[in-house]
Amino acid sequence: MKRKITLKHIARELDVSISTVSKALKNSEEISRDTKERIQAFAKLYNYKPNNIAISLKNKRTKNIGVIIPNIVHHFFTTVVRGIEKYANARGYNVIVCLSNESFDKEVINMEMLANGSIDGFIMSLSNETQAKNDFNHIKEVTSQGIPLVMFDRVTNEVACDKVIINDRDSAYKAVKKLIDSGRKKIALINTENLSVSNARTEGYFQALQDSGFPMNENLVLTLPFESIDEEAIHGFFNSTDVDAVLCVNEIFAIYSMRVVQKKGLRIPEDISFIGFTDGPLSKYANPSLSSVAQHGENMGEVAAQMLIDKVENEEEDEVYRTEIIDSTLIERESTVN
Amino acid sequence: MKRKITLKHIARELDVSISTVSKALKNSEEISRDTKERIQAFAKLYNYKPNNIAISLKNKRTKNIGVIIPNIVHHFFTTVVRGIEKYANARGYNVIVCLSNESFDKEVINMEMLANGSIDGFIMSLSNETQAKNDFNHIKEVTSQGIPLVMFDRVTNEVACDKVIINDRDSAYKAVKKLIDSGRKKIALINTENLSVSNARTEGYFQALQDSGFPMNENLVLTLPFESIDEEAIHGFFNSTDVDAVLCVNEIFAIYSMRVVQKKGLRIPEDISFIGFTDGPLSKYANPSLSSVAQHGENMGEVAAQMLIDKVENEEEDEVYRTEIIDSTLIERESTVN
DNA sequence: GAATTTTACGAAAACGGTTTCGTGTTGATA
DNA sequence: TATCAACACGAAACCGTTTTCGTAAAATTC
Repeated sequence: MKRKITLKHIARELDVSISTVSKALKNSEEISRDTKERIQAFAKLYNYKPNNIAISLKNKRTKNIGVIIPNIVHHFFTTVVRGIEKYANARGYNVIVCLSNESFDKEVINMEMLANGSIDGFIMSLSNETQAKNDFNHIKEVTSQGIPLVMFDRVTNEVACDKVIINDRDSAYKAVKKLIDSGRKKIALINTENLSVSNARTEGYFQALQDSGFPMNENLVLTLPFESIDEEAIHGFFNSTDVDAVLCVNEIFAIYSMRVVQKKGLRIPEDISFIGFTDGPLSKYANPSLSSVAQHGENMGEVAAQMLIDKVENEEEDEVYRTEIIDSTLIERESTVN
Repeated sequence: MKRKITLKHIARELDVSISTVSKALKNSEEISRDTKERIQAFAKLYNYKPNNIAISLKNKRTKNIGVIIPNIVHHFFTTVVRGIEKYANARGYNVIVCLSNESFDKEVINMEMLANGSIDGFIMSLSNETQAKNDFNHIKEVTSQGIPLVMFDRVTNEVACDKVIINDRDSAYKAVKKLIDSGRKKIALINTENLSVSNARTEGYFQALQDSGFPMNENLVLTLPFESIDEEAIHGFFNSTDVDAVLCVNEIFAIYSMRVVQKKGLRIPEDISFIGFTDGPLSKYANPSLSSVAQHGENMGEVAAQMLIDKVENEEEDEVYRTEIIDSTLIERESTVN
């Protein structure tokens, strides 16, 4: 087993000082041609690579960015991670991924763990529990230490930092408008509790109805527990409510609802049409395929990474925070058009 | 902005030496009760947390593990990452995720980047390109430096290290047997090139046919390019080949094929039945739902993480490498039974 | 040939911890 | 009262780099 070689080894071997080796490998003008060549040849031969940890300690820069997401088995979040990774790597950064698993406690633990020198900055999306609890002290703690932070998708106004979101309110508004324009009259919403994005989408839904002179009917809204499927509730809803279009705040609710109404004998989209959020594989491969609001997660990740790294590498800490809004796109498929 | 406090700050403030502070915070017997209490109280007040980087440098242990996967927008790989993360976190490790994006070069770059001190060990699954190229020098380089490595799912015999896999050959064998037992006569296979797992599944497929006295018909096998859908090829295949069951080496091929045959007017499973690999959301929510070989990725991740951390923390480097085989399960759904 | 500049390198501090070893002070023992 | 162990703490080395500064020797200038 060949152990990693260090500057010290090279110095001893070639009978020069450590500083000379360091400078020679950086091609410093201070060192003579001869010596540089000797040292560089030796280093190459033994495949010398500087130790990242030592460099991090010296520079107080790790070239790592911490990413904390609620769930990794989730299409949207993975697309964001991919975007982050892509951009970060191109700028020489590694990505440390931590999962909160929608848990407040784990979010706290992960942040504290990483905040002690492991990373240069954070990119995160809030856990469901954190949003429900409305407690952001762990995050404020981090920002108050001067560690740059970018929040995406699930964000909060309580924390002053850069943010990247889609305009959920507007996206829902446009989706509902689309349904109205295509002649739908009884448009339902299936949403979920305690999630900033779901709330914004709900607002957009109501606003669109109101602007088109539709009555605001609370009975047309089904609120389900967080990302789990309450089959009874869905069956009950469609049995008791007369509906000709449905907007769902995620894919799963939409896919499942489509199956329920299909089993009732309704035709999609003739009798009832569906639009979901998060344009993932389910939407694309569903039968019928599901029209969906694409959130362009990869783009979101790239933008977030860029904002973060720019902050990290920018010495002067201007206390101006930006919120970038990523355009969403309504992808129309068989569930709304034939 | 409150900067991070260090031992030096505490020492200066309390007029003791750095060593005393260090020992006091570790509750060393060497330090008097009084002094310990003073120091601990002060440290708590200012929320002192040791700097991970400094500790890593001193201990030559980072408590990070590097995970390299070909793609993160991929259900199976995310379940594995979740398992790794879960186990690693419980043992105090962070997970650094790097994506090869199925590219040999990026795999090399990522490994070299992490190998210079950033991590204590690797968990990886080979990129498609690496498997096609059959070049594993970057991996051998890492292991020869004594960095522990665990490979999962897409592995190779060329590298001596711990491995975690499912028995792909056997899983395919059992799936085909199941189809035969249910009376299917013309069983097709849709597979892909240059992928260790696909090859193993193909072997299992042929073995099962052979063991049941079925003819080996190459025309029943459709080989598609790597994880992209060649629509023409699929249409052509089902138009020219008479088939009553299909085994696919992934979900996407199966879902797409189901739509093709449905459009031809065939009923699933009455006229033709399907079994896929990788039991992801598509299988569950497809219409009809798809029977699939579950690979239990999360479990795989946990096992891989355990093997790795055990190696990392075990000083004496025994050159014995194990290969753990994770059981797969055939999940039966509407595409095979009614 | 003396003074000055350039060249080429080394010593040492610094990053933030841990740990070994040495030592002054105290109290107990003979 | 001299001896010794226990106690409580500090100095310093070390992990692997980078970087500033100092300085002999060589080269240049006048």
